[in-house]
Amino acid sequence: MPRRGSGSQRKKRPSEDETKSQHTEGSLTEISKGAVGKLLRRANKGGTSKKKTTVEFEPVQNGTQVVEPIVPQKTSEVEHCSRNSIGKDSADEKCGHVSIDEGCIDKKEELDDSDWEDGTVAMDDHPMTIELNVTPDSSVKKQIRRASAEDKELAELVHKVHLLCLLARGRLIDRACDDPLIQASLLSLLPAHLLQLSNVTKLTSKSLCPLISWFHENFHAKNCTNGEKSPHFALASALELREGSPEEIAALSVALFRALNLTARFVSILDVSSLKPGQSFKPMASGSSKGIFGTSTPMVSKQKLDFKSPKKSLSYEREKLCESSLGHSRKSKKRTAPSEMDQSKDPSVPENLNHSVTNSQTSEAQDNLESHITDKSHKLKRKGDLEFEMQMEMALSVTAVGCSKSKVGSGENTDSSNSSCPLKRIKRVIVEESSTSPQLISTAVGSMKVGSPLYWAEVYCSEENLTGKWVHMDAVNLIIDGEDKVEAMVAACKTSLRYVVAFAGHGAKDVTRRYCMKWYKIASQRVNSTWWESVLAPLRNLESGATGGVVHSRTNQISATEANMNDSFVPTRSSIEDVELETRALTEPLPTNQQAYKNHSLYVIEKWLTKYQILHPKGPVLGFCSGHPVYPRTCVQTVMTKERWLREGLQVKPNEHPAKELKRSIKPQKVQDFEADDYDCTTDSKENIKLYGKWQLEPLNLPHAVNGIVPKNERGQVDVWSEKCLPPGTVHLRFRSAYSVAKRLEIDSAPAMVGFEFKNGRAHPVYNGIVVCAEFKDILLEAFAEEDEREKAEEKKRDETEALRRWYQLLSSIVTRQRLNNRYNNSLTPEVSNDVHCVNDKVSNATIFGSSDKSQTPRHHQIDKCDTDLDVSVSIPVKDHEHVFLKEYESFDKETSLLTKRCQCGFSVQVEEL
DNA sequence: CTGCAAGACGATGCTTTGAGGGGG
DNA sequence: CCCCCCTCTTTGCATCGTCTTGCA
Repeated sequence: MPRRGSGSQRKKRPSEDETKSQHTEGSLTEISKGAVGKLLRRANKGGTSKKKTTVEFEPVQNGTQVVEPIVPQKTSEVEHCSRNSIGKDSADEKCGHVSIDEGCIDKKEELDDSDWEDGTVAMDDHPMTIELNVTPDSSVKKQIRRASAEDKELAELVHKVHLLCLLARGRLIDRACDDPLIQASLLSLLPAHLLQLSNVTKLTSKSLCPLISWFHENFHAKNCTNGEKSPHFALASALELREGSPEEIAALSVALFRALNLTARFVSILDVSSLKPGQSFKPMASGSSKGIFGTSTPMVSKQKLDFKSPKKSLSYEREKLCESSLGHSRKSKKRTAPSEMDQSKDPSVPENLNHSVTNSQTSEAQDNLESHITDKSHKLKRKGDLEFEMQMEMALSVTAVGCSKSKVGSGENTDSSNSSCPLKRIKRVIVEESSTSPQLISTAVGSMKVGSPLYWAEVYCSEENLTGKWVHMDAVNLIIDGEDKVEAMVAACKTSLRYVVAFAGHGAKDVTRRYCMKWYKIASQRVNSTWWESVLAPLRNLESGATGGVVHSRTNQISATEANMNDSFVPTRSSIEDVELETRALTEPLPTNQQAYKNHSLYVIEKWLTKYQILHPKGPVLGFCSGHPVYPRTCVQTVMTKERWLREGLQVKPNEHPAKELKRSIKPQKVQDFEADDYDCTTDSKENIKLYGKWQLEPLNLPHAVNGIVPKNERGQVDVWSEKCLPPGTVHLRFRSAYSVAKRLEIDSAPAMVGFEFKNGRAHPVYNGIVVCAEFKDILLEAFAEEDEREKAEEKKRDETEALRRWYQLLSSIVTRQRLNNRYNNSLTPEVSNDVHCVNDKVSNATIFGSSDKSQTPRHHQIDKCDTDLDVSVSIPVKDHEHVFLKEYESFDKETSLLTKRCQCGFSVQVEEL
């Protein structure tokens, strides 16, 4: 019986393949395309198995399905993506279901196994007809593909990069808000009575009401940006047109506040891609903002990323926008077509979409879209999928309409999308801007929520809250001091606010706490706080510097009193806010559902404690949740076994009872010989794991080493997890062969176990050196040094002997050869000599002059020489004579360092001393 | 329809202390 | 006979996170 996991493990393969293909792509462009493609696919796949199967499986009503060969697509990157993943997946799916008959669901495991082996069938050139008799339900139950570690890593990387991008964008917008020209223009538009606000010393949020109202009446948020350009231009044109994206409008409000010498920040929700893999990225701004291709999702389209190039003319940019949007809609259609968008089960969607989009440019995309949608109109789908699909469709259509420059169309879209709000409160707020003209598309996106508030301003009101306070000012939605409403509005748009960042003075500060009442809900969706704080640290300084007092280089305009006041707040404004945010963090209301306590940073209920956790002290009770007492998280203590604490250099105090006991449920295999009741007894009494808390501990008090004997554990060793674990009076010596040295000197020692290595399904202790009593340390080190020296000397000697042996061998062969030549082939001698030259041509440390009875001239043989110590008498046999080099015939030339050894027969060997 | 609780299940991480045979 | 080295083999449970299901 195969394990359940085996099937799902197989399912990992496509992602592995994708990754490989990405890694093997050379260029950065390809990699980034791959990453974006992957992200989109991830978004399209969605989180669940059901979705995946329903996405890619194509049931046909009559039970017969023609599987077309997958044709390479025209766009290269699309081809890259779709062939690698979607195409493959779908091929896989098709094959996987080929032979599933009704009622044969049990066989699916086996079929899974054949999935991948047969996966290439659909790639075949020949179309094939496959008889299918499948109920859609049968495909719904399998293929849970969990996110792997790699997926998680990727998602986190994308999340981080996205955060950085959005931070950077926020800073750009903030900088644009400082533009003197824009500020001056805004002031020039302002009615005279509102201008007096700049002289108000005691600012309250109420005093700003008329200003906000005026601004809201005169500046309207619309669905599209004013083309792709730098924030400065965007703001300028929004100012000119008196309308712009919510981002631009919010930024203009900030600029206006700053123009009036108010301390203001541009605040933005950073709507980043999910930190967790497998969750489709649903930008919040799809309603009143810019749709899915808006700037809140800069990763969607790479062309969109060019929006900051200020040099391009507006018309060119418009043109480009069209192209890119259209191109993108094609692309995204192709990428998403086989998956997310295909699963529409609502036939009204394509119709509506078709009606609403009349632009000829988009006809191709629409056709394809329609065909895809109608093809697969019978699948089960979750609500979230449907919504995402609608968002996508609306984004497509909006983009297309934007391209056609048909302002009517885009206006209608804006209004219609704004008109549908689930929350009545929000509806009331927004009802003025939405002209409530339900167009065709509005029914398609009827369930769409209104765009979430993404951008607003914060103004520092010195007269609020005794100490002064940052006040939320949403000019787009005409909400003043509505920080508690933001969360609900965002929640109504199906997204949580994870990062709210305030920008000022080219810096930024995370003010999420001000707007988030249910931190526990977003905590897990935020990036590792250490990383985030390190990113924000420099920006925070800039921000606090700017909002502290010396604001926006207009101090000369500030009246003396105000300047003084500002100055007095310089060091404290930021810290007061910090305290405020911190207070919010520590006074979060108790959640009402139990699960919220699972990883809550402040509160805990006993139910969610882990095996090694305990409440100590058990109180105070802060409240109750479904009958469970709620305790502060600070009461949670970690408990561990004695052995574990030992590693920390701590031991349990005497007479302490275990704070917690766990029943051991594992491996009674060794005691199987015991009788059953015996065995039960042992489990009851001995097998419990006894755990102790920190308060039951004292510093480790190991037995002292006495009389040179190392205290050892029951295994005759010392566990050296750290220096703290060493018995007093002992040292840990790590040098090589320490054990043998100690043994030789008969010094008591114990192997030092430093950890475990898990190998072959078993834990193996890892040893490193020995533990000995401290008094032997020096002796041992000395002995080791001696030993080491001796070993080295021995080694040297070994080498020398070996060298000699080789020398002897070499010389013997030379001489033998020489003799043979002399005897049988006198004429060839020079060549032979040359031969020898060649063979030994490397280093000329030694020269041998061989002169035997028949040879007239001495021959030079250059040979390798490893050693100089040739004072042992080397005997080289020549003919009937064995050379004997006697000491008395040696001569040594100090200048050339040549030692010449001679035999009585006249043969000589010259050796160079090194 | 929504939210909650409980359960199911995959992924992951922690667990953690040979034995026998052959050759020198 | 002793000692050293090599080679077997590749856990399994607890926890976490996520998803499903059922209920209010």
